[in-house]
Amino acid sequence: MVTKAEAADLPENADLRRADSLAREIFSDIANKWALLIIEALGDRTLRFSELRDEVEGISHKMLTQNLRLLERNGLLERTVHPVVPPKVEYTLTEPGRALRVTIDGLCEWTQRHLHEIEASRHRFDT
Amino acid sequence: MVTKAEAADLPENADLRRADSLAREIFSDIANKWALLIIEALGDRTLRFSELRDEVEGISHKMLTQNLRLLERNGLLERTVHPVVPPKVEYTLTEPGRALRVTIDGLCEWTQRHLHEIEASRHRFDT
DNA sequence: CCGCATCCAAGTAGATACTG
DNA sequence: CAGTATCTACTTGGATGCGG
Repeated sequence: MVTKAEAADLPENADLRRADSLAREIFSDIANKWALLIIEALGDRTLRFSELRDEVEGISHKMLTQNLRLLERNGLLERTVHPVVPPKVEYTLTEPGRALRVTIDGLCEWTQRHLHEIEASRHRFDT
Repeated sequence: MVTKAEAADLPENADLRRADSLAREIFSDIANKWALLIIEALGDRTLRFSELRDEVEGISHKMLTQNLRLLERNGLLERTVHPVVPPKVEYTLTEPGRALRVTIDGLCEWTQRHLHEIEASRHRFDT
């Protein structure tokens, strides 16, 4: 991830810049509350749409669909449609998805560890 | 981080639910593109406002200010105002901020590692 | 140089209703 | 049950200008 603009705009840098913009795009896709919570909720399990909606507290039908599509498009999860009535669609993390999950676990752990510290800081700031 | 609603709504769970909603709030603050990019850009360094704006490519004046305040409020970075003219304001990560940075590094690494795989998956999906 | 306020355009998310 | 579409309210973010 390149955060600083490169000085020269030589043709040789074209692929570098392309990779960077792609990285940015991916980053934007996954660095969002719902996507992360869905990945966490899924974990190692295989869940149906409605199960996922129950697991991810507060997510709307629409947001769930939208983010599931996004994650599927990026190859983080697999969508399996069972041709039965009523319809049954299951979601499970792919290998890249599970790898990502490990780093998200770290994020959650960090949050838990610093919960009180952050709360205190907020209180200080707000006065 | 609790992703599933607890069944019973007993008074004993009140503090648990409070901690959970706090975690959610913190999660929302941090799981956003600009906040993460700012933390990454800052790294171990101490940067001025204008330096940060140059480092985080594409961020607007407003977004930078907004996210810096947010991060400061949560105690992830420290803001130092030097009383000179013209004003000089420096930002540096605090201990919690540096700890968070480590996990974000993991996220960036993951992105780099799966760049091509994701690109391929996107292409498959879009057809 | 840094920050705040304002305005406005664009994107986002909820509610609802309808289909296979 | 899962997904799509539409409508609307709200939030977001960029641009700009002013002030310390």
